[in-house]
Amino acid sequence: MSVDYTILGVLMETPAHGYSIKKYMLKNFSKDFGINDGQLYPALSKLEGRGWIKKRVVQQRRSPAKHLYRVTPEGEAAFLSWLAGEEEGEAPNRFDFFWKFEFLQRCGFFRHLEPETIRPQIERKLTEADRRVADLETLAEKMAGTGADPYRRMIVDYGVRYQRMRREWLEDLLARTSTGEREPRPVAAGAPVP
Amino acid sequence: MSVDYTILGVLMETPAHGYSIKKYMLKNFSKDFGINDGQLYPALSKLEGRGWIKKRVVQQRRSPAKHLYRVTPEGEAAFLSWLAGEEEGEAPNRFDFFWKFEFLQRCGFFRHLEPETIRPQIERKLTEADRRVADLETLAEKMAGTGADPYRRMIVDYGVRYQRMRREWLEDLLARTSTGEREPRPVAAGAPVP
DNA sequence: ATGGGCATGTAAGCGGTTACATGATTAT
DNA sequence: ATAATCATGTAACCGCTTACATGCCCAT
Repeated sequence: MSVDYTILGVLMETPAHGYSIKKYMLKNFSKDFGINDGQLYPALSKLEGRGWIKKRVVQQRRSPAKHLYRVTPEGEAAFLSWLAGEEEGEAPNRFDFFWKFEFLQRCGFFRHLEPETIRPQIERKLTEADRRVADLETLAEKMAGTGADPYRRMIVDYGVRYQRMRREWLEDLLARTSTGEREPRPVAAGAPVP
Repeated sequence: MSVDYTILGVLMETPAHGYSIKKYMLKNFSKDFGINDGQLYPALSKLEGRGWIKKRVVQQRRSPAKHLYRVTPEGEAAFLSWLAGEEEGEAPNRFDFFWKFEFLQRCGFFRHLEPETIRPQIERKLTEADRRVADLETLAEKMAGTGADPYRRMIVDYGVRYQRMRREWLEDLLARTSTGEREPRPVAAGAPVP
């Protein structure tokens, strides 16, 4: 759903074809924000089927023909309605962090493990978080330099805060695990649940 | 995948049947951490098919028969291997926040909108974040009182930090939007992308 | 009588990823 | 020679959600 609208949003700025939308995402939202081929082309067909975009095939001498899409008035209306948040359904009840960060699910059973087994795992995640913070900070600086759209800079800022938050949490978890009690792990094989 | 292992983890503590696993999740990880019926029962079949758990049907007088599962030695080995992070593949390149928080995708096109249209949206999200912070803080207090597993308390702590981080980001975004420039929105309908 | 709890499952669909399939041009 | 860029798409699969389907027991 939101991928569809993101594509529409790109097309709102200028007519484009699949491949150029992909490049646009990489350039304007940075690497790793790319769209999948397996999602991009079907999404374009779907949007066309709804009458939100229209195609024009442009033959080229030295490369395959490209399918240039532009947004129709209905498409523009749909896009603006989405953008204004009018499509928003009720927020789902399920928390959106637990099932989306596998490490948390593992963490729920860490009492089965010795601190020596847990610590290297946390350290690996910490390294990863560090790398992501650094990547996003670099990007944020670059965007500040080129005078990029402030809202898009805020997206990257969100990413920086997100990764920093994770980093700090992992450090706390590590601290607690290192200094943690060293009791024999109580893996209960109790009676069946009634 | 991780839902499967979470189920395995619950069964590691005590043999159980589908319905009781569901209740266990609600009680021990709190409401909204529940598992879907449409996911739970197929997952149990799958785990059984792999030989990681074994079923025993228990007839009852006053309620439907329940299928009591317990973990096999192979299942235990698989669980511990997952828990120790040995199954972990390479982290995906795509950032895990942008495509998972629809509001960010909309934010990327906010320059199409007037501040008056943006602000109420942000305020709605703020209210939601407030509610979630409050919910999770309540849960954290309750868990502190009942002496719950410290690792599980850390999961809730992660949630609190996550929602607080969002809250702060939304406040910054709101501040920037309120004091933002009020130029006529530049919605370019430029030349086609080459 | 109505609704909630106990207990099992299936079917359809959605959003997303990975891999496959093709093929010319251009830069190293 | 080889790899990268340009350019289009399809097929299979995975994880997850929603809705459907059944039926007995118990409390209000």
